[in-house]
Amino acid sequence: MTQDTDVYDALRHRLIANGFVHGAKLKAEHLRAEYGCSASTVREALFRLSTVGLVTFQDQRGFRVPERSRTVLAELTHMRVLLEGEGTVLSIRNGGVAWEARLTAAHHQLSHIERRIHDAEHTGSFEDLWFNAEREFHETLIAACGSDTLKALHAQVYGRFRQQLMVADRTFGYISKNIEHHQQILEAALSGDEALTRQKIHDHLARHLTGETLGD
Amino acid sequence: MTQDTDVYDALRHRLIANGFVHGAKLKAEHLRAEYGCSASTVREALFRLSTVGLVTFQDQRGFRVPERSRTVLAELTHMRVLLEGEGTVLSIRNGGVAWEARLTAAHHQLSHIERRIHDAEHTGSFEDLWFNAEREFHETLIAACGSDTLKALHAQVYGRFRQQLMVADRTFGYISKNIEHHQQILEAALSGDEALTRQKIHDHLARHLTGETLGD
DNA sequence: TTTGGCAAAAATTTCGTGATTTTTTGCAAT
DNA sequence: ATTGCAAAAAATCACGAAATTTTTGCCAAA
Repeated sequence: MTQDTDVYDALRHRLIANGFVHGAKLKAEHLRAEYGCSASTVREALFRLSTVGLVTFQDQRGFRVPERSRTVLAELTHMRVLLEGEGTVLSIRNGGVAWEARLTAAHHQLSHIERRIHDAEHTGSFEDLWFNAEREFHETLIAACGSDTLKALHAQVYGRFRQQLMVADRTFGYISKNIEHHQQILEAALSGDEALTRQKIHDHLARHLTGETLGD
Repeated sequence: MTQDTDVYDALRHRLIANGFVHGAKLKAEHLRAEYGCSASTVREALFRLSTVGLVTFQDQRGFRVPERSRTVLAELTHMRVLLEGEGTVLSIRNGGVAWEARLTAAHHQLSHIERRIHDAEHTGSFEDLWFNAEREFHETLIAACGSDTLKALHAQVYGRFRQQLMVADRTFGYISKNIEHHQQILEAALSGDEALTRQKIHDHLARHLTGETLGD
């Protein structure tokens, strides 16, 4: 693996995990130290990240972490509903028992973590765990859709969605709702009811379609 | 505008317009002459193009023009149907008369060119004209959807779709069908029938969903 | 106090280079 | 003729330096 790809992945992960202040300037010269490489290498990685919307680029003005915007979040949510709905329906048709098993496993893992967060006082230590489990569950939904293109597109949208999401969303309040939602999506998918599954995915994400949750 | 962005756009346009042999190696050192810049600049542009799927990248092995694949074409078509369908329906709801006028204009221009191609013997000289008019029409369909995210995603998919498309597709045989299809999409959209519009967009692209047209 | 211009400082962009890796070429042995 | 291997050629990669552009700081004029 080249140095460049390493930096790309590291930066991508950090951007998605909200490891930067929104709107902050991303100076290659400054980041080089953190990733142990030259400024050019960082610059190249940032350039690539800009093509998928994870950083903004302005000519002669360098790179920035995108600002939060309820509009953008709503648009990304809309795309998630569309892509995840379509992908899941295809998975239902093509996935077979193997997919159902995998989905059940992913849900089991996720709900376990979500329950622990729900009960715990300090949610901080579970963040990374929950982050990965939630991503895994939603990726598994579309895993058997049979289209790498759809999966890649979804990954792109999902990454930006996460980046736009506010921190409060992962901490408390919504967790009980989330547990219920994920449960219903799982049940709908296993029942094979395509319309219901689409509906449940929509319901799960619906509150982001309005932008009312922007406050941290 | 920076040099780098120029090269990016120039390469992007050429890739989408099938200006390279599929599978050909893209050597930065060789391309630098054509675009009057250094190899590093070309490399940077190629790297960015690889993140949107317009060129493939292999570690330590450089860049290539993606091979044609009926599978990929079918997947991209599927995404076009999904995104264009959704975007057009939103345009119908939000676009108003201004959008209808714009769409009518785009269609008028496109059908004019398509009729000329249909009658002409040498289609070559119209290729660029048709290329732009067709893109304009399909972009206009979703222009009033109100979501920049959807439009950007569609542009990405549309570009790769074009790249995957075979040359024969633009020359003859399908032109008469195309004229009819575009007409029906226009009429459905103007009538405000959302389901019918989705159907007509699907029908227009349906033959690419199977991959049977792969032969040049 | 505000405005405008100018110069210094900082940041960004481009390019060539050397080290590393892959690919091709040439040749001998089977 | 074919295979294997080593040497040569070519390409890729990360880097830092030079050139260009933007931003900042300062001072004079209104």
